[in-house]
Amino acid sequence: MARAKLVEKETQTSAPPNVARPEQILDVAARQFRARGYAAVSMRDIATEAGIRTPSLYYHFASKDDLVIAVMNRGIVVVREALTAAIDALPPGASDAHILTTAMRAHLRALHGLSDYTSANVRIFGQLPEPLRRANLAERRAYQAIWSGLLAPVCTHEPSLLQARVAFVIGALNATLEWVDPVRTDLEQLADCLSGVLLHGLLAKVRT
Amino acid sequence: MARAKLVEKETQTSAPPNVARPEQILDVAARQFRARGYAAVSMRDIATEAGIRTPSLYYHFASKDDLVIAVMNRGIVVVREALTAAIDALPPGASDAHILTTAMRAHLRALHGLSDYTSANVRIFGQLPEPLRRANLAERRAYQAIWSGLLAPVCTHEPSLLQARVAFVIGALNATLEWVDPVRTDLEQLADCLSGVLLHGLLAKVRT
DNA sequence: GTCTATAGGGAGATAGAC
DNA sequence: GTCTATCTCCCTATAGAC
Repeated sequence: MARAKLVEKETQTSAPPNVARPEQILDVAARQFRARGYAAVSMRDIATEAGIRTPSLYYHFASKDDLVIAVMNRGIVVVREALTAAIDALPPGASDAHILTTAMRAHLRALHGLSDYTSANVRIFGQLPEPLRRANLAERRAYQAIWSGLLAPVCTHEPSLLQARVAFVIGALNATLEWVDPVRTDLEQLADCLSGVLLHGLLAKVRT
Repeated sequence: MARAKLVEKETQTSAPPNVARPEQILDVAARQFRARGYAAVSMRDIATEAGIRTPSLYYHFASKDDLVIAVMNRGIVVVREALTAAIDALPPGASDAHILTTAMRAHLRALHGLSDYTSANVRIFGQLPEPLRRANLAERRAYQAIWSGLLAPVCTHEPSLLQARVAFVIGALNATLEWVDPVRTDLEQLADCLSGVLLHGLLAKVRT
């Protein structure tokens, strides 16, 4: 108790407005990685926008690798939590189609919404050297597992294609990053349109 | 005549096996850009795999920018020519659906086939600094214009969505680069499956 | 056409004062 | 926690011999 209070006081006096400095750095890094790619963004760029000097970054993150891994993993966590929250909020008797549409909309919203973490993840994953990509694979696989559960009911005729279907749907949704202008596009309308096309396509395939 | 012969002789004596050196450099550059991204590939990397020293590259290409622009533009030319050739080979009375399926298959084949130019283009376009991206826009727009012509017949109910549809289809096809294993996947089967899903989705949307 | 040698700049990262 | 100063490395690109 007394010990805890002491620590608290020290923290207050030594760093009043800097409590969330690591968070601020992560935000800046995600924004820049998303906009300009992994290799094109230097630690100096991030530090400058964060209002500090380059070496100060290394007090909070051991290396550029550490920083980019943190951004990448949060990018998947954010979209996974948004998706599960949206699905948990559905009424108990929702149809498979309704569930899938909800999932697609949640994914698109995370991708084009306020947070830059998910979009940064999608944009730069393919640019990362192999070891950094591997550091993000556990999160990615957990997220794909959720989608496998959602798509399995509409893929019963050919279970071996399930993983390909998961990759195709996520890939098609992610591809919107390359062409959708978030300012001039109504996100909800886009989500309905896209999920409609994908869902009809998958269902038609089932019936054929 | 006599002049032409003289030039020919000089070329033969001064560079016997190097007639296609620029082509070889482009091939190497496309392969490496595709595999590792734009910024991660240095001129030294390209020179080494081409079997020459770095400064020799600058005899054939004025700069890294020049080299990457050449790779990018060829990437679109290759897929455009493959697509138009496939469509021109169709019988005169082919249906819209048949034409679209053929186009999607041609695009996927160019993307996953022997040439690395188109896949390099798709992979690194988003990584390029703005001026380099702009240098590829003319080719890209010409290619999208072809797709606009193909998709217009199945988009008559809402012409304002045509450009979005074009971007969506090309984006969905390009996204296969991120997850398809060309060794373990039957490309023709994949093409039929994907084009089926996309086509059914678009057509179902038309009817709704 | 290709080479050796090198200029000039920017990257990631560390040392140590405050 | 943040700073100044600096190390080391590798990048693109050029000069000039062969």
